[in-house]
Amino acid sequence: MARTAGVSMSTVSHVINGTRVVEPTTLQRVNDAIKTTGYRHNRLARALARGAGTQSVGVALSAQSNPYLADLVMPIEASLTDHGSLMLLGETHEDAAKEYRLVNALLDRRVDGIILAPTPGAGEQTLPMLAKSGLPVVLLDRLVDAANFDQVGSDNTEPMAGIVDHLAGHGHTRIALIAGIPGLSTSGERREGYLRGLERNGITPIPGLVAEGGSSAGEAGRAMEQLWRRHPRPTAIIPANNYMTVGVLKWLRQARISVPDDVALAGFDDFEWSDLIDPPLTAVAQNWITIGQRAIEMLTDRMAAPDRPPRTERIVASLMVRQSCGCGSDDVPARGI
Amino acid sequence: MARTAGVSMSTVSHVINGTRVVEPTTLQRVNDAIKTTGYRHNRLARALARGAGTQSVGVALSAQSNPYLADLVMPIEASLTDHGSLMLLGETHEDAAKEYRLVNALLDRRVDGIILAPTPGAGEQTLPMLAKSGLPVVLLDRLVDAANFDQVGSDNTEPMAGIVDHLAGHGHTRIALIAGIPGLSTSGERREGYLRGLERNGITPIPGLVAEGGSSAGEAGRAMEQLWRRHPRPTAIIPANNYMTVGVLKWLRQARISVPDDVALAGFDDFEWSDLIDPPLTAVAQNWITIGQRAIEMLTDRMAAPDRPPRTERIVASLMVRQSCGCGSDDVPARGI
DNA sequence: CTGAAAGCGCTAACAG
DNA sequence: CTGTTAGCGCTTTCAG
Repeated sequence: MARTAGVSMSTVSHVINGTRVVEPTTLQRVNDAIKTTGYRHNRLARALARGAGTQSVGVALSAQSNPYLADLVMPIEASLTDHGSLMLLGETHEDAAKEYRLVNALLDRRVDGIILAPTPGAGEQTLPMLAKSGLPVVLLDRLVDAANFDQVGSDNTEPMAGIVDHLAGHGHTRIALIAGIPGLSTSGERREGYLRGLERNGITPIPGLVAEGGSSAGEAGRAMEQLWRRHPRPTAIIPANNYMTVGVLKWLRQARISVPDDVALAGFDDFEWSDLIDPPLTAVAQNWITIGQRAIEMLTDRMAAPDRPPRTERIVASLMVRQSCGCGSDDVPARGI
Repeated sequence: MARTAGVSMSTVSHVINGTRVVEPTTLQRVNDAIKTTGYRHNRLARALARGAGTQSVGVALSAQSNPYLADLVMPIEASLTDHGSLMLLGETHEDAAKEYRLVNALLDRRVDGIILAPTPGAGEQTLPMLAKSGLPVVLLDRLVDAANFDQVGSDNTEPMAGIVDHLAGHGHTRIALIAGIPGLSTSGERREGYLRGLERNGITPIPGLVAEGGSSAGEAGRAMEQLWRRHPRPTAIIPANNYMTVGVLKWLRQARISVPDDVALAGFDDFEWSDLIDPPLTAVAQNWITIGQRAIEMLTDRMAAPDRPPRTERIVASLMVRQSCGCGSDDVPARGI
């Protein structure tokens, strides 16, 4: 290819990278040769020669626990594309071993950075490995304690307390929680928010009103069934996430229990169809777009300044009040929490 | 690293790849050295040296037109991981130029194959480039005519005709279609299915009952509004996809028009919440999981046999009958079409 | 059973 | 303004 242009490969390299001045006619010849030979630049070889990155970042998360992950992943992809990078997307399946393998694969492929929604067991192997790899990393969604990492996720506690506030405002005192996957920081924080909400509304927590929803809609439905057998019954239900909401709603419907007449419902995770559901769902909307954008901003920040102390950012989530909680109004964000 | 083990890099390479017999003690020393030095294999260098692939495939599609893309993308990711590969995911934004840039970026990174949901303009640059790249490619979802490519997507025509059949069975004759983005093969096929359905039910098509839904829920709502002003009105509506359905439903709701009492509704794209919507949605469910799996199977097939003639596969989609069409029953797949 | 050496496709001094 | 040359980190004959 360099020879069909009658120049050295060095010159070719320079015209491709625009990295030094080339006489117009030479430039022309090179460009022509590129067309005719169908030459295609090999970025791998470049990365190797430059000892530089591959213009790609790894994203590892669990779609399983994040059904509308397009909201989260696509902003990340978009920001990356703007910077000329590509996204290597992998699924952890909420399993520490798979996560470890995945992150290894990412590291071996010399990604420039990693964005990870850690599994419950990430602290064992994955996080330590990541730490000593020295690669820019930002943790997503599920935040972690021993934080020598940059992190960004929703504030979970206060919005959950806000749900309790709202339900208590409707006069409910027997408020049940259907918790998410145990071990996830998000689950813990939401549980904590639930307790905080009860406390500040002067409601004594009843252990029997906290159910483990497991990790699927089916399990959540069964948990709901248990709850409904309690005596006295809960008058309001808080599903801790999307899947729990689906499960609860389906069980309620087949049991012909009416929402919000027989039981009120307000939980985590809003989505486009929320107000078309029967009844329109009151739910906390997480700001996925912002979370995704901040993630890659924090990543590029860290690339620029590798040893600035790590930061943790909480992104505001807001309660979308509709009818499942017992309200009559339409789409009104209650308050930024 | 090779020196801390006291062996040649050649040997190191061989123990890593298990590519020749090594004396146990040497092997031990190498493995130890790997641990202590924190050595990490560079797959880029390997790919370069081997002149082989990078164990990664590129996936290019538009999430925008595919809101529940997790269903499609995650099966692909899963199959890939099983084969030790990783997925480079990029978004075309339904824009031929962006798509072209993206596919170029993928090619430059020496992916082993590409899975593409082509934009309407893909035939201009992207497809030709892909063709002469000689890389294994499978086209997804939107199928293309000049097919020297492997392709896999839903059958769109017959299921759409099936919707018309069903609606006609309820006695409807003024059946409106809110079409999807023009230029996409899926939109065209669905339109065709609509016509076929009318014809075989002895209904004369009325041009005024076919509206362009544009590409967003908002536009679809406005299209619905136009339709509602017609005289006489349509008695049944077919939104050609997810977004159209959201838009139509939202407009109908704010206009206090009842489904299915005032107007029946049945369209394309089912999802997990369909039976929790008010009213439960009758919709055609595409089999995304199968489509995703077949895509990577076809890709690996092609890698094995580069010049087998290309195949096009249509995956069955089935009508999930619920209440928005006027039926009373629960989740019953009507028939595989 | 193991090492030396050439080379994958590119970049980056360093001359000219 | 352009070419020569020495690698980048690995794999792979080819000799020992």
